[in-house]
Amino acid sequence: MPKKIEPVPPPATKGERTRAAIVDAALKLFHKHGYDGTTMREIANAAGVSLGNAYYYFESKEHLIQAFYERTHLEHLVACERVLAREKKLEGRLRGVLLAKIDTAEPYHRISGILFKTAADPKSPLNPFSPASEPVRREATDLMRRVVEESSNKIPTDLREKLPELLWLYEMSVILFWIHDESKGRARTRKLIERTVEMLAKLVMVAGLPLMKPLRSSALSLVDELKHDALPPGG
Amino acid sequence: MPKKIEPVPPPATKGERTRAAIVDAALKLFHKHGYDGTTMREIANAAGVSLGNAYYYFESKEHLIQAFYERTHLEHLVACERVLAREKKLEGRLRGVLLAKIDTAEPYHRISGILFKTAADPKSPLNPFSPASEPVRREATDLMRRVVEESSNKIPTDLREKLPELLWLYEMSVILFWIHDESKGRARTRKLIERTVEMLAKLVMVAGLPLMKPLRSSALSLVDELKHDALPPGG
DNA sequence: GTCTATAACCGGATAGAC
DNA sequence: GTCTATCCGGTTATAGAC
Repeated sequence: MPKKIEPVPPPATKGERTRAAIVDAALKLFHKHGYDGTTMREIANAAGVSLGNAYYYFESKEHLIQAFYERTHLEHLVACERVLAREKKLEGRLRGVLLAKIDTAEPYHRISGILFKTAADPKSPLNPFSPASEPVRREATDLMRRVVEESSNKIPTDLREKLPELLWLYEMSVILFWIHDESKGRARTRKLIERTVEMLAKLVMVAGLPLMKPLRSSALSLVDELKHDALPPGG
Repeated sequence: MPKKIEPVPPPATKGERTRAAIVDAALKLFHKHGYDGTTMREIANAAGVSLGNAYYYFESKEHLIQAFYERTHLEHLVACERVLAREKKLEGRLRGVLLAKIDTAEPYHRISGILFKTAADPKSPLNPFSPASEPVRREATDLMRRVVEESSNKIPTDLREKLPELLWLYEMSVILFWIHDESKGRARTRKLIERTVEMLAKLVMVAGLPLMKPLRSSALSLVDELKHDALPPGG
């Protein structure tokens, strides 16, 4: 189950090589001894650089996490291409994207706990709701937009517009669950995905019924309002 | 907006007094300089004990947070009594309980970020899903059980049974939102509560319709299954 | 100006004496 | 139960090499 962690391919300038060496060393050590069980001194050592040098490239130990995050996101995107090419209905697309997420992230399950720990701190730039995370958030919702927009389902347009963001929130919840999931093969998370995706698909269909219109509108307008005054003009 | 933090009343044995002094000092300092801005040495100092002694009473700095958590929970319970005596319908009861939560927690808003930070760590005993948190979780769901069971609404019995746990999850989400809310008077959280409570009430009513039966059942059985194999026999 | 290294500093945590 | 002394590791200051 724990796949190997592959060193990333092409170094370029000297600096880039050093940087990559540090990330590789860090990921390997994190994998072996966990985040707290790995010291910056060990990472520097394994990468063949001095402690101070490691800090030249990475502001802090936590910033090494961001590097790991970028890697998994890329791997996820790649894995999603096949899924999105294959699946045409919302349910299949969503299920595939989520399963791809937990599969590509599997080698990093241990580390991910720490990621979420720091990510949950409102002050941390790694926090997914922070302005600093805008690019990452954008990429993730863009993926969900593809899940929705190219799907063949009939979805009320007002809902269709907001769905990518709502699905991103849903994805975050699934990940949170996954982090706490110690079951064999992440069976519990798989079950959660299977069943909630099914329910969401049903829900989206039901949401189109005339009866549901008021509930749907108030839900969607709430999302709008909250998003609108989330960040004052400049943030 | 930032109310005073009251020292807790009655000391008893010497140990209890020392313990209380440490908690009081910690809460005051956290409030003034934030969690990271406060050192254990300062806390010990302010409490008039040595550093080592502080660690005799509290395993770690994080464990001081649990003390704070217990305090706010008690204050919340007290505030809820009036609400539950007054409100008879689900919507009013739920709204009142949530507003009481963010009002009583207001003086601790700054610290709460850290609470959630550690809470998101699967390894932390402070994590609300951990076995160690069972008592706290129990108390919180019990409160929600009162919200539901003594409410005058008609609710399908299968849903009524699971609702307390679901509402607890909902409460956690609201708190997560609140932690990130820097708006004046926590206006955004208030809006979120107002609108989602309204929607939930509608949803609970709609859930009783024959049309919704399959969706409702699959949702409820999922909750059951996931809860069931959450903890293997001994955990 | 880009990169690297050494030597501190600081604060959370622990050991062990009283 | 309380203290003092110490460890350990993240982080910073700073000096210098390429």
